[in-house]
Amino acid sequence: MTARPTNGRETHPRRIPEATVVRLPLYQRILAEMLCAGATTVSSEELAARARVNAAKVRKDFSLFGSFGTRGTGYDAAFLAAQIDRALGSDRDWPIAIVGMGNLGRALANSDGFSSHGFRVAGLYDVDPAIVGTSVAGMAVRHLDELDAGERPAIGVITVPGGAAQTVADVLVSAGTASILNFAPRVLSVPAGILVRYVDLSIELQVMSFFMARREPDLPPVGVEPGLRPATRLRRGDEPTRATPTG
Amino acid sequence: MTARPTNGRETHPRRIPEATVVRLPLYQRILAEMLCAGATTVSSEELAARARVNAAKVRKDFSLFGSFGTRGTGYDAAFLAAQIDRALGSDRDWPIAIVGMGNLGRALANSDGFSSHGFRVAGLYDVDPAIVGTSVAGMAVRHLDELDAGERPAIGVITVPGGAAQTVADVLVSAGTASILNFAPRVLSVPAGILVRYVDLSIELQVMSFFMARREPDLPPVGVEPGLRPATRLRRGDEPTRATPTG
DNA sequence: TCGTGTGAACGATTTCACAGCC
DNA sequence: GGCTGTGAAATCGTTCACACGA
Repeated sequence: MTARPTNGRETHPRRIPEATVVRLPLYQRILAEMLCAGATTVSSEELAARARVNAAKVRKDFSLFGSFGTRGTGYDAAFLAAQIDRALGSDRDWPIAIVGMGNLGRALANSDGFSSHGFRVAGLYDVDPAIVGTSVAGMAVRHLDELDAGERPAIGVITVPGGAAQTVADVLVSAGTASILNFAPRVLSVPAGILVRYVDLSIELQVMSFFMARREPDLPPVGVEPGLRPATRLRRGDEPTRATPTG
Repeated sequence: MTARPTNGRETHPRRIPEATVVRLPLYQRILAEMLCAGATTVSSEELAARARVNAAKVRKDFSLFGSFGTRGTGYDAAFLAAQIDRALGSDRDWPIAIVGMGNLGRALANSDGFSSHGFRVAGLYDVDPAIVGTSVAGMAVRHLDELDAGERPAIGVITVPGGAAQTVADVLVSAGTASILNFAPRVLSVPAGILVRYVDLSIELQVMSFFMARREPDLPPVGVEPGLRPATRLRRGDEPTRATPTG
């Protein structure tokens, strides 16, 4: 950057690429582990090694938020972690509504990831009379109709069958939900301004079978034929591929 | 392309960008729905509208595999679907091992996505004596130690706590697994040639809170303050963002 | 000397725009 | 006339390489 009061304490209003945003939680997790282990400073090189990314990428990512580091030394681990936390909004409260109390919905309701970093499961919904009224993760499952007037969840999580996903999305949007995390195998239509992310397990598997099918151009259909697996390329094992929500 | 026997029936050996691969299962799903609804041909325009992508992107994606379409008409839906199926390896058998029979592992074992497109849950594993021997999705859970000599799963799915993920990955690799789908919040080290994809639910949520935190630059911490939600930008609701496995 | 911050090169992906075929 | 297939342009993201500060 050119002229900028680079006091290293300001969050900058600059536009942050989504690719960077997706890496921030990863850096944050690694920093937390290193802090636990007693680290006080950390270099882009070390963070890069642990995250399996390029060190220049780490530096560029952080530089988007200002100058946090000290040349010749590295980054103050605690300060850096705090900055990332703030950028990610981990210091706020983010109520979550989960719609669809099938196996996946119940698993998520009990998940750690949904009750840390400011996230809080605020409501569980379904439409099946056999499920509504039961208790999941210590919370009563309510009928989706009650979502209308109820809280205004920051994030709506959709774990219903594909055929019901759009209807659920509409309900969530009416209820004022700002972001939707969709596990159903459906592309959703939502008004501009609503953020939707997709996690589609089936797509993840199919992406993997695509690459596997290409490796062994044909045959050895399955589990026969031992022998050493040739270390083919196509993706080196060390570059963590962020799987986009299989959507 | 230039000189190429474009008979439209050959899968081409060309290199396919990962971005394209991730879209193929989506196209395939949409085509299947359209075929069910009686469609016989489909234009890139229509497919693009349903997938919420650019029509030129659809055409370019398909052109990587050859010339499937007919100018002035579009694509033969059934033929196109079959080509995609073949590219994705859906005509083969892909045995899957799921390691970690917690809530998420059990949910996945019961999931549709794991028993279609050639995928087949071939083994369920855990190390907890209270879980080993129980039955999940009609299949006995075995101890992870048995994975060693057992089948050679094409895909290993890791649904254990973060601290155990690397050990499980090592076991999967020794057992000859070619690809790993990791739900644990850990970056994995695997030999070159092993494909790893990450699904990290916590990262998905944090990406969403990042964008939400930026929208309302400060304050309204949470659920108070009704009023119409301003249709801010940051992501138009119509561009489906593939959420990379939250990893 | 070491490691950050960053312009500039590079690479990947998307989009445009249109020629060519049905 | 409509729609595919595809060069070329635009955009986005990554990596290099090195000047600068501690």
